[in-house]
Amino acid sequence: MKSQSLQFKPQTPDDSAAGGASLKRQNGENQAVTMRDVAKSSGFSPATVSIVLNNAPLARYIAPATKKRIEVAAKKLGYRPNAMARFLRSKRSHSVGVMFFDITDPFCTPVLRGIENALYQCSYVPIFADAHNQKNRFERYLEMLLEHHVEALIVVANWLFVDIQLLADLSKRNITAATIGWEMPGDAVSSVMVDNEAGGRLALEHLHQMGHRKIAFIRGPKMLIDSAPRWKGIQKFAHSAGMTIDPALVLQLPDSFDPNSGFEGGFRFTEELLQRKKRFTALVAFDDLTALGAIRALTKAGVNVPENCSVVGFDDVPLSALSAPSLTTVRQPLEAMGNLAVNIVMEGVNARLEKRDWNTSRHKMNPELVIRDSTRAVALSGSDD
Amino acid sequence: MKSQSLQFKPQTPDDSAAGGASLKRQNGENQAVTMRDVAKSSGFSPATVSIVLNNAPLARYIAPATKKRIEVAAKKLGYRPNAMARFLRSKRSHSVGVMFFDITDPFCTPVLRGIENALYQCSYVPIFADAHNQKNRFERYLEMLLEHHVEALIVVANWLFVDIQLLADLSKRNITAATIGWEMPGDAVSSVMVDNEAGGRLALEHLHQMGHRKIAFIRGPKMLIDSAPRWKGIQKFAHSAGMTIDPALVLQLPDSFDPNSGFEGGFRFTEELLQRKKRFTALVAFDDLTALGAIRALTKAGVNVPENCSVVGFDDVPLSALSAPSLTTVRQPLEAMGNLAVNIVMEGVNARLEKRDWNTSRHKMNPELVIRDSTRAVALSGSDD
DNA sequence: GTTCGATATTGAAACGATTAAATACAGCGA
DNA sequence: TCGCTGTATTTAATCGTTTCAATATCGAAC
Repeated sequence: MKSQSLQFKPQTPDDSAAGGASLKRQNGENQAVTMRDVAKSSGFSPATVSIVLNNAPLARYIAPATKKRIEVAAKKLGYRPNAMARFLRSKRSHSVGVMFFDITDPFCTPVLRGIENALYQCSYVPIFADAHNQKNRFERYLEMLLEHHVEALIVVANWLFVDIQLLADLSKRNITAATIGWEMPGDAVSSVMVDNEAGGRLALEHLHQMGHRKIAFIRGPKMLIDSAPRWKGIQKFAHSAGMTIDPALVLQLPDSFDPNSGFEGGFRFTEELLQRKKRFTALVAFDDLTALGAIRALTKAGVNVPENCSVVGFDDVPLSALSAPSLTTVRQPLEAMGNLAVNIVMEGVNARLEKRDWNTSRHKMNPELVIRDSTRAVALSGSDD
Repeated sequence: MKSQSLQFKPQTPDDSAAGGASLKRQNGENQAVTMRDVAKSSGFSPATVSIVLNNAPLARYIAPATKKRIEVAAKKLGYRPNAMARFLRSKRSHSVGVMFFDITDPFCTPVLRGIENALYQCSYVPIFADAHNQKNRFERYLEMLLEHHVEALIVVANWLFVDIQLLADLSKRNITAATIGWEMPGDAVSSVMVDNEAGGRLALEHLHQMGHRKIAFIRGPKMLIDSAPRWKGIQKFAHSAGMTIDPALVLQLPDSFDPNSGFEGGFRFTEELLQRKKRFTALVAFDDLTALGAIRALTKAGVNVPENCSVVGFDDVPLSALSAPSLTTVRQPLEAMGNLAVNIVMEGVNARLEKRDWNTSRHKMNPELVIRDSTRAVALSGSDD
């Protein structure tokens, strides 16, 4: 009974001239429907189907009726082009490699969102890679991405150690690439960064406006590209405002590969600062995690934030809005940065496609001060030694 | 001069019988090196190269010397197999679709890490998709993933609305799939969940042991699959411990698509609870974000956490450890869940490959209580009315 | 001196699309 | 009638692999 109902299918309107292939399709019941099927079903050749469905240049000459019939057939069969086969011929994989240096860094999530969203608009898929801060993992992933023939590569790296190999490999295969939060030496790779110097200035300017003069600083690790310009912005503003920075109130985080070590570092270094018995009414942390660690240490020592000490972070990672107290911070437009990186590499991809010339570019986006609850005007109550 | 040095390349040890193809390669300088190149260079046929490099069954018969020569040649030329061409023949794309319902939910990052890590072990790449909680986006991505012929699909969904279409599409194309944080009706899709009921029990048990008896609850939205079992676990424990739950101290979050609305909801509903003037010494929140919102509201109202009120969350998202006070919570082994999901679908992929039978499965992982600073034994100071 | 079973290697046909070049047929002016 | 241009469609090569089936060599066994 059952086998009978399998043999005599109720409806086979199109596969009338069914050969072995068609039989197989009946058995398998899960075979993908191919362009050949659409061709057969619509009564045209695969070439015509391809031309119509891709709206290729030659589609100008295809009769409207033909187009309609093919489109209808494709829809009815549920035809989906095979991206691999298409790639093999056309060299377009419709995928982009997206490499993070450590996705557990809260900095990354909004960037990922921005990248994903922009790629989605172009019908590109992101191939996700996370280097876990390990060089060999980075290289292995690079290998895998090249095998998958991504059309472009976006590297999100706040920690560094990308070596020249990356550059060489990419230009050899001429894959357009962009970095976010990090710049390569030379001009082979585009980059998107925040204007760190402006950001440093914003942070200090804010505290200065609030009347703070005795300010502690926890600087970023030397190996982070962001550290130096942020500090420079701070120094420049201090100079222009006639402030002096007390070296006894300045500490610098050690180099480390763990992005979440910022919290731990902020905590420990703030305790260290407190032990020095030098008064300060505000603290500028290298980034938000450091700031949160600092707040933890201050609170533990009985110094309330913001009543007794203001704290400013940097980045505006998502949790900064949720912390208690919520964090005043210098915002990086992370999602927009992801977006921009996609636009950049897409421009490159299209340029190569149309054999246009195209130059890499470096972008510095404007940071923005976000004032929340961790900063307050300095207390007027005299006790300022 | 320059063109001369291009014409007479210093070293061409292998491409001796160079035809037009080889010339093109010299010009292009960026042409991918193909298997044919390796074959030519090593002096064997492409077939042999393929067999050796993939360690295919027939490799048993290949002479060790041959293997070595081919491997050396491949390495020297920097040969990388073309994943697309390979797929076209072998039907193996070495990629897995990873669909999130909203990557900005902090719940997702550790899951993503777990998935990525497990896939990396198998040399599979994840194709990342984020539905932004939108059904049509989900469907469009599904389409794209199918075009790219992912071998499996992992869906991370704490919010629901996956319809039957997913199931149909997948089984039609027989792609093995697994969900994390959500179960499909029927048995077409495997799932990995935390044991929510056990988790609810853990939370209440902890507070009970600390002496709390007047406890407020903020339940999860009805449409979340997690809500009901967590509440059931709470009720069961209350019953077994002889506690009574005061309905006036129970609120339920409204349905919403924004995962970060939990914070807002926790804040508002805690204010609502405080206005009711019913004393409570502890609060169980649906999840960590809700708990953080609750803490914010309590603190704002002058109720210190944990001195005057303990708060327990659920999930143990990364920021729970960093919040002030750090959050006592019921931990979901998120990374392990991602890992497990990969193992499940890989098992399915291999089963189909070897034409073995294979059944979908449902997993409930054990939650774990993480005690931090937001809970404390109930104050003994008499004022417990 | 065939036949056989291993061992070692290769030829050639897929896989499912794209696309340059070819074909077929109008209509039309010379 | 011929050639030309434009429209409409198809043929066939190609992309870079994988893999089935075929070939070749060589002792060993009958």
